[in-house]
Amino acid sequence: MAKPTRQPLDRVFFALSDPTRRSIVMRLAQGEATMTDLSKPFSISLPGLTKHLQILADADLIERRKRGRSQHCRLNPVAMRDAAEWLDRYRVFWERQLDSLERYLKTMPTEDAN
Amino acid sequence: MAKPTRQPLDRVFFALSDPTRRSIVMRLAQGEATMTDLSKPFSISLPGLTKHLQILADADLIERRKRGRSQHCRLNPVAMRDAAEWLDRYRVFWERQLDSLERYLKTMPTEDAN
DNA sequence: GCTATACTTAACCATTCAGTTAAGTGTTAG
DNA sequence: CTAACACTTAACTGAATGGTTAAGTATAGC
Repeated sequence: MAKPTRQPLDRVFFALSDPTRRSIVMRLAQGEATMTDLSKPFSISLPGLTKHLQILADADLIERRKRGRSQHCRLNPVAMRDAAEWLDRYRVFWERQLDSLERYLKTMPTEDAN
Repeated sequence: MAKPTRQPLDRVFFALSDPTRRSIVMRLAQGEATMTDLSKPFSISLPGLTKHLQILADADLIERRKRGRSQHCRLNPVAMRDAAEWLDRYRVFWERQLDSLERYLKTMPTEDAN
């Protein structure tokens, strides 16, 4: 099921590129949940939810365990850390850019900025 | 051209979910580049490159300026900062998880970990 | 055993993606 | 003016996405 042709960062960033899946991540940050727990706030069918969870699991963002007839999902944020580390390499760029913006704003004291 | 139905974070994470586009970002971190500059290391046609740049531009990850007949691209990492900030909200989770792993490893001094 | 519950799998659909080739546009060089 | 250059746009392709409904599987409760 996992696509070995796609590298881990591809899968993590892709998994996080959908608002429903980010909401699922946010929900799981509150604690473990079953699929029926998850299906309630998101107006989506169970098969649709299954697909989202599959994509999150392929990205190693969540872990799933069957307990009885329920599937329990919990967050595994290690993959997110890798994505954050990739982004952090550019932190210096956006900090520099915001510094420039700040300096620029100081040169134009009280003009309306738009 | 921009898809207003998709929110900014969707576009940023999606743009970064492709290895070619991440390579373009990495290349642009070295400094501005034209499309022919970019097309060389990536074995892709110009129209293919144009599409990738369009996706990066839609995500506000790059800025493009035509100078003569060349298109100059440069990094605009502010959108990346937003993505990093989203991920940072889960930093506590992966740090906690790594702490547990560390504690766990300390309880099993020199066993082979698999 | 039977039924309800909690998913899963299969099949399908419309849209988007990533790539291509071919033709078009605008700019620079000679 | 003409030709080369640096893209851009159009049109097409195969595959993947995000969603659905319908049918199947496995567990729990009675």
